[in-house]
Amino acid sequence: MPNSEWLIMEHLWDKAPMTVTQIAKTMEEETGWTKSTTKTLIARMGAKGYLRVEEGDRAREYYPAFPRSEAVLAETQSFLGRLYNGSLGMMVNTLVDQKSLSRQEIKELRAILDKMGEVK
Amino acid sequence: MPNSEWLIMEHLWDKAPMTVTQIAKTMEEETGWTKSTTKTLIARMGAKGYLRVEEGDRAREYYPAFPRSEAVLAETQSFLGRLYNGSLGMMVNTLVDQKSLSRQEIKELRAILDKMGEVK
DNA sequence: ATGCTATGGTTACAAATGTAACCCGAGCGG
DNA sequence: CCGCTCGGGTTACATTTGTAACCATAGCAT
Repeated sequence: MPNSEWLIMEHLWDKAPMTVTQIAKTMEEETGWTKSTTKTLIARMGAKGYLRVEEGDRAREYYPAFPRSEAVLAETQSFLGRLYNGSLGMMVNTLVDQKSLSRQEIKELRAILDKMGEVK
Repeated sequence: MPNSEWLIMEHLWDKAPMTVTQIAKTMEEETGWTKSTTKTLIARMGAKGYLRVEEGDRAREYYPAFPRSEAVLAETQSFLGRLYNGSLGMMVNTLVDQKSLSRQEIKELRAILDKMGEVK
């Protein structure tokens, strides 16, 4: 999903339903896009099936057509596939080697895995 | 970096120096691209400064202008920023919640972190 | 009633990306 | 010598993405 569309999805996931005007206003503040730009993107996203629409009284209400978790998973898997041969381990390894993980982050990871372990 | 260019970089990182013909042959097998396509991409990549060129006897020899590790790190950080607010922890958490990590992979991660801990 | 604003629709246009043809010169294989 | 392949350059064209203007309608506010 292109970045511009992702930005809109984020807001929908957060506070759907939203009308065009609401989205446009938000996007204008966040990115400086004009209403036109936002409307174009919404149209494209609709065509791609990213959105569910409901005819509201005053204006249409837009909802994401799928949950964020699903989109995030797909993007993540495609990313891991492309750069790390699909392996999260390889990714973490790389980051560790590059020392681009803070001690803090490493602790965090360990905690996540430990929590995992408990549930088993 | 666009995907098509990334594919070429992967080969250069693996076995540079390579000539156009070598790259083209490899790409043709791997993706079905014609020589033209590969040459176009090489030209673009050259313009973007992705490549270092040496005038060989017979043909130019191409090298990546930066190491894979560097490119991977940049792409990874941009990806993490976009989807996970920059947090690897959040990413792993998500994958765990989605149960899209095998027991095997979790073990692997733990091992990586443990190895880390040793070195400190 | 009348203009302003929100809605929705259509069209535009540049840059990036994917994919490729065409052209020319040089050297290799016969 | 002569065609074929290789290397290198230039041009082309569709699709996707980023960004936006233009147009028409319907209701709200004065």
